[in-house]
Amino acid sequence: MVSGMAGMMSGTSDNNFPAAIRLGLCCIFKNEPIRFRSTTAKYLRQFPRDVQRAQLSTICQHNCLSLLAGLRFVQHYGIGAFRVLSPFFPRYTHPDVGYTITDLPEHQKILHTLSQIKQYQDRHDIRLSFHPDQFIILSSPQPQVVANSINELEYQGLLAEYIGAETITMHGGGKYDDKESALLRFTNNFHRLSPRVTSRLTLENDDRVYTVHDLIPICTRLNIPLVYDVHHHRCNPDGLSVEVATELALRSWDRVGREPYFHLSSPKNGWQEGRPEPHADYIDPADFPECWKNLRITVDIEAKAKELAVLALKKTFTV
DNA sequence: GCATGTCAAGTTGTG
DNA sequence: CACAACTTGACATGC
Repeated sequence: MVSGMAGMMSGTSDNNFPAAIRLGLCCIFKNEPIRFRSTTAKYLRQFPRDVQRAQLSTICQHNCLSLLAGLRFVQHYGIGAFRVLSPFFPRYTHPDVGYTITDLPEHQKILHTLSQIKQYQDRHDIRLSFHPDQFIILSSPQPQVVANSINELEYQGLLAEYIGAETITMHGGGKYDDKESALLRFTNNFHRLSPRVTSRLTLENDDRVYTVHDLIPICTRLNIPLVYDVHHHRCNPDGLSVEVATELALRSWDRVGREPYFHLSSPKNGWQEGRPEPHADYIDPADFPECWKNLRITVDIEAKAKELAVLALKKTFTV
């Protein structure tokens, strides 16, 4: 036990950023020399199967070690959450060059590193999440799009289980002229997912189509939480205030007894001119909602300067 | 070495 | 009607 005074004076905790707020870093690092590798199907296709698998094996193990290094970094700097990039195991579900972990020559080493990651995140209470990209859509009228999306979600669910990741956050998808029937398709397809995925799945309001107002009913019906992205809400308003949207999101997490996840970013070109959607390098502290400051929540920071932006925001709240 | 074009995938809105 | 934008970068290729 450290005394209050000693705690305040010591190392990395010497700021008054709201203690209950956990900041999260998304996917990659800017300055820190931690890199994730990837590859393309086109490149892999020129090699025979066994060569492909050797290359993929090297990349997967490299990425596992990078994630472990990344977790040590965030732990050291008091960053409490990390979002894992989607191509962590690149092309895993690709129809031509896809694979399973046991296909990889170094799979025993890889499984070992995955379990080290899980152990580390558990010991240091670092929240891990996945955020499938824009092609992953459960509301599409095209069966093939949905089938591909389910495969990809199952892949992320599997990895999430291996590394102890808690959430897989996705968007509502397209509108297709009728949000209501689109969300009905989402609901039907949700029930095709394994418990490994459904227990982790969350919905996030996006900057073009689905708002908090649109998603709250389906979140309630499916008993899944809503990840509230306040930047998207400001880009794509729905008549709800930030305070009310925050309250609705909190309730959805409370219902499942988990710490809420919110997203924050600042517009690259300001709120006045041009499109506000592109993300800025850093977070303008003025964009941090006042009503979040006394909550026990996780806030993922979506900013191009990555770890520098997270640390700068922490510092803003210092003294 | 460094600049450039390309990379699995869907959808919407802009010009 | 084509194309950029989306969480964006990483990589192979060619100069």
